[in-house]
Amino acid sequence: MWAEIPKFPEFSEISEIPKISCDPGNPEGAYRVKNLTQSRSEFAELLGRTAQAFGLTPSVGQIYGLLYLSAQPLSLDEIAESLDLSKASASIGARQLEALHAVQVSSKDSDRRDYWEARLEPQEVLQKMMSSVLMPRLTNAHNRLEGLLERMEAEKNSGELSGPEFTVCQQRIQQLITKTDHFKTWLPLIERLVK
Amino acid sequence: MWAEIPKFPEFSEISEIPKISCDPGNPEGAYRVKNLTQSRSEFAELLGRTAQAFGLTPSVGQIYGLLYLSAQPLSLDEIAESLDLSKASASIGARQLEALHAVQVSSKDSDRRDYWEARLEPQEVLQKMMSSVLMPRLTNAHNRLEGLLERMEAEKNSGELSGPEFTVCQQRIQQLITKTDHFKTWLPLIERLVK
DNA sequence: AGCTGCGTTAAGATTTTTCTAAACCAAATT
DNA sequence: AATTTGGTTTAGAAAAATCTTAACGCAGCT
Repeated sequence: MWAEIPKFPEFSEISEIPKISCDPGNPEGAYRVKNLTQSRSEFAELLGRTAQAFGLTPSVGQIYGLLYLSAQPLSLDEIAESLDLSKASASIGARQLEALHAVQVSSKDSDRRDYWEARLEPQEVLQKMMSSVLMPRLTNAHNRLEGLLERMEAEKNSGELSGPEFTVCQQRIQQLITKTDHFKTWLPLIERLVK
Repeated sequence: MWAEIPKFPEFSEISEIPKISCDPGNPEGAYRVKNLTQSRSEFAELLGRTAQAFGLTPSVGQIYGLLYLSAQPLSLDEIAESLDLSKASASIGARQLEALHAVQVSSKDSDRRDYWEARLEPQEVLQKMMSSVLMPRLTNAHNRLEGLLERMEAEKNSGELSGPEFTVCQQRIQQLITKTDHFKTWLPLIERLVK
């Protein structure tokens, strides 16, 4: 009414992938990494933000970014050093990426260290995330909605929920269940398209 | 090597939509809402978690959930009261939902209050999010990657980056740009499928 | 003009997430 | 057997996100 265009910080900058803050003595976060050229560290930072958009932690994205632009596989210590992360974070992040099929570990005979290397098909990572994250969640949502319907019926019978209100709720939840199922049907096709 | 199946809490429970914690005196978060039947508050809670998965705040999802199962439009105070939120959060959340075309405001002549009502086509919300969030981000990513390529060339020329390494980086970033563009092409189609 | 009630804004508190330091375990080496 | 080294786990620190309190501005009413 009185503000023509209400300001919502999240939406005004929505095309910006969310920022990773950095220590105050070093305002340009991108440059805090050691050992890397500026553009490489920028890339890692970009992937860090992108990872957040997918519900992963920034460090996971940074690690993938580092490996993606690395000509050779890197050890945990090299990863931690390059990105200025603790070894613990590097380890956890790398293992998560492995679970997503985004990276590969290998070991040299001469060396006890693990060496990490990016898989170069990010589409497959996306696909993996869809099938291993999105799909189970949809199933879970479906089940919870079904359960909800039952409990609502009970509430109607006990009088907590009036008849007309129950009808509204029932219809709408049913609609949601239907849509969820549709989406589950389309998902595999979308996976292929993305690829 | 030594741990057959490494445990990653995030992945073992990945089908569970992330929890919203609640105050310790009241371990079952779902029941902390006032004024609502159990199943309705559960639904709001479910949508709260879902919102988080989309990068929105829980309160935004809860508000949408509340309105979605409400037979009449609700005022800000009713929203805040029902979900046990501050009026400020209710206001901000409702406006965000409006920006996403997920809800509608209206006002009665007799009453200065705004009344909020869910739009019942959640697919359109999804579509709106894709076009207003995903698409700009893809464009943004494309631009940053292009810029990166240029700066890398500079780094090669200044000797910071060796020839072979530059080649690897260039190829891989180029591949990423191509994929990004592909995805931008497919996105409108996917939007339709989802609908 | 002064009140009142509604929605918004801004600063700061709270909660949640993410990361780190340090202890720990297993294998390889001495 | 003791030591070293690489990776993992865990408890708690640090950072980021979300929410709340309180102040504000505007409109309609008395």
